[in-house]
Amino acid sequence: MAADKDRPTLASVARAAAVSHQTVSNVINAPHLVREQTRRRVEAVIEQTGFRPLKAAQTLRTRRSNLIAVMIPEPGKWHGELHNSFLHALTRRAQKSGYRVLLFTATDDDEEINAYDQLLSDYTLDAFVLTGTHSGDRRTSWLRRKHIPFVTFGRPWGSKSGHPWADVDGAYGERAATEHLLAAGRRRIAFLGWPDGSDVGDDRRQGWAQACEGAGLPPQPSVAMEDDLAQGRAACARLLDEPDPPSAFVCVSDTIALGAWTEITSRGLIPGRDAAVIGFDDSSAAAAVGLTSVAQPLDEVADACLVALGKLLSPGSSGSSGKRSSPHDRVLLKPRLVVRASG
Amino acid sequence: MAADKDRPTLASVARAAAVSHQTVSNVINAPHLVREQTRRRVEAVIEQTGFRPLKAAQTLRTRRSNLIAVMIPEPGKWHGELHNSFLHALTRRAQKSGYRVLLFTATDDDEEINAYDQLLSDYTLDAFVLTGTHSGDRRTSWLRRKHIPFVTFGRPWGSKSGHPWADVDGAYGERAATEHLLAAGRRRIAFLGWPDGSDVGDDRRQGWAQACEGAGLPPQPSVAMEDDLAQGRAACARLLDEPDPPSAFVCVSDTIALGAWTEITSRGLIPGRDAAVIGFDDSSAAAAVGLTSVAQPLDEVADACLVALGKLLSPGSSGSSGKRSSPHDRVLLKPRLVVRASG
DNA sequence: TTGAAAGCGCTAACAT
DNA sequence: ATGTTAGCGCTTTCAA
Repeated sequence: MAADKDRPTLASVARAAAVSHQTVSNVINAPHLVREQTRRRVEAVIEQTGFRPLKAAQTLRTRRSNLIAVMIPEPGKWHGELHNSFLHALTRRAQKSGYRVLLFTATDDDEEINAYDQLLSDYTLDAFVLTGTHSGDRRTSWLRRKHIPFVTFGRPWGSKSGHPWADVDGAYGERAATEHLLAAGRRRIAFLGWPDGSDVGDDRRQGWAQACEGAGLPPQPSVAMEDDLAQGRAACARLLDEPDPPSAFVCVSDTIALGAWTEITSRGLIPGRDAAVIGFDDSSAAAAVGLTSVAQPLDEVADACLVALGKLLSPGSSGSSGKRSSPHDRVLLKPRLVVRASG
Repeated sequence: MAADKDRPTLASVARAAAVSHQTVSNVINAPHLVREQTRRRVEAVIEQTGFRPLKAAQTLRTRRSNLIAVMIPEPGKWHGELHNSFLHALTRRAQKSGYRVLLFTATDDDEEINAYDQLLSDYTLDAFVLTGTHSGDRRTSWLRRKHIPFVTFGRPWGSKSGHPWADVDGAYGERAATEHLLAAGRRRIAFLGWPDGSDVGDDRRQGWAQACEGAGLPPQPSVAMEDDLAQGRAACARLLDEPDPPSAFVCVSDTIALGAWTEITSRGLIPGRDAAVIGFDDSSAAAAVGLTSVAQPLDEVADACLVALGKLLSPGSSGSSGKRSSPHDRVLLKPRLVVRASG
C-alpha cells in the first residue's frame, strides 16, 4: 500500500538507541524495569522516529488485539439514531483506553454467535459488547460457556447470569414521566406500550403503573401495540373517543408517542395543553416536534461498559476461571426526563 | 481469554492431511496450484477441524489486514440515523467481500488525519472510507500524498482530485421534489437552505433553482439558515407573512423542513393542502409526521464504495504508483422522492 | 538492569 | 505439484 518500507521497528529503534530490542520493548510495556537514563534515551528515539509497535506482531505473540466487537443492527430494529450515539460514545471511550471497535452485522442471535466465532478466530478479539439483551438470550450463554469476555448494554433479563452489564432504568424513566404529569394535575394517564413479554417494554410499563398507583389513582388504561407510529396514533384515537378519555399519554417509545402526538394535533388539540404526551428515547424527531421524552444516558452506558471490560481484560482475569463480576459491573443508570411542549 | 489452546493451525492441518503447511496455505490462497485430490483431502481436514488462518499472522506477513476504517461522527454533526444506516450497509457489504469495518472518532479533519496515521501503523489498515467531504478537504490530500487507498462518500468538491467516490445527486433530488410540486400546480415555491458555501447545500439549492427556471417561473424566494428546526420554522413564518407567500417549501434537510412543517401546522394550516413541504434525508421523523422527503440510496452508496475499494485493493493496484481510478469509480446516485402527506 | 535466543502462525521464494 | 527454508515484528523466557 503506502510507502512503509522505512517504517521504524523495534529493532531499528534499538539500534538507534544503542540498546537491545528487548529494552525497547520494556520501555513500552514495562518502563519500571528500565533505568531512567536508558528509558529517556529510548523514548527520545521513539518520539523522533514515530515508532509504534505493529499490532499484528503483538497480537500474534500475545493473543490480544485490543479490539472489541459490536454488532450494528439492521436500521429500524433498534432506533438507528440511538444506536449511532451509543456506538460513538463507545468508540470514543474505547479509544481512550487503547481499544478499537470492530463492527459486524447479523440478522439473528444464531448468526451473531456465528460471527463471534469467526471474529474470535480471525481477529483474536479481546471482547464483545452486546446490545438488545432479552430473556433466553443464546448469545450470552454461548459467550459464557466459551469464557469470552463481554459486557451487555441491557440487563440479563430473566436469567441470573452473572456477566457484567449496564442498562438504563426504564421503569424509573416512565415513573418520572408519569409523576411529572401527575404534578401538572393530570389524573387520567394512559400507557401506550409494547405487547406483553418484551422485557424492556414490561419494565417501562411498570414504572408508569407504579406512579399511578402511588398517586392513589384507579386503574388507568394501557394499550399494547407494535412499535409503529400508525398504531400509536390509532390507539390514541380510540382512547380519546372513550367516555372518559385520558388527558395524558405515557408512551414506551418516541415512535408511538409521535403517533399519539399526530392524532392529538390532527384533532386540532394542542399537545401539552389539551392532552399531554411523553415519549422515550429523546430522538431528534421528539426534539423536532416538541415532544417531551425520556433520554437515555448513552455516554454513561458506554462508560460503564468500558469500565467493566477494563476489569475483565486487566491482568488477573484471564484464564478459563475468570473471576466473577463485582457488583460495580452491574450498572443501572437513571434516564432523564426532557420536558418540552407536549407535557 | 478463551480456551484456544487447541486451536488448529496450518501446521496441525498439514500434519493431519499428511502434506506440508505450504500446501495447506496454497489450498486456501491459491487452490489452482494444488492437485484436485490433495486439495480435497486438505479441505476435508480444514472443514473438520474448523481451521481458520489467524489474521494477525497473515497481516504480519502480507501487510494486509482486511480491515477498513470509518470515522463515526459526533451525533448531530451528520444526521445520526443516516450515518447508522450507511454504516450498517457498509459493514454488510464489507463482510461479504471479506473485510471488516473498524470504527474511530475524531472531532476535526486534523484529528482525523492523525487517527489515520495511528490506525495505519497500528493495525495495518487496508483502506479508509470517508464521509462528509468538503472543499479544501485536508484528509483526501493527505491520503493521496501517502498513497493510501480510500473512497469517499461525497464528491471531491472543488478539487479535481481523481480519487474514487460515490455520492448522491442532491440537485437531482431537489429538482425532482420541485417538479413534483410544480406538477401539483404549485407556483410559488420557496427554498429553505443552508448558508452559501456549503457544497452539499449549494448543490441542492441548484436543483430547486433549475426546476423553477425550467418551469418558466420568476425568481422564487430562497432563505439561508443553519440546520436547525427553530430557524426553519422562523423562516417559514416570515415567508408566510409576506404579501405573496409561498405555497410550497423545498428544504435542504428534514430538520429545516420539520421546522416549516411545525409552523404551518401551528397556524392551523394543513401541510400538503394549504402549503407543501418537502425535506431531505427521509429520516424517521419525516416518516413520523408524514413529511415528503428525498431519500438517499445508502445501500447503493455503500455498494459503490466497496466496489471501488475492491478495485483499489485487488492485485495490481498496490505500490506507490497506484493506477488512476476508472470512471466507474465516480458514482453519482439518484435519490428517490418519498411522497407523503406534506407534499 | 540489560541482552540473547526462541518462537507465535503464516506466506514468499526457492528447490525439488 | 509439493516440500523446505527463511523471516515478518514482536514478546517471553532465560542468561548475564
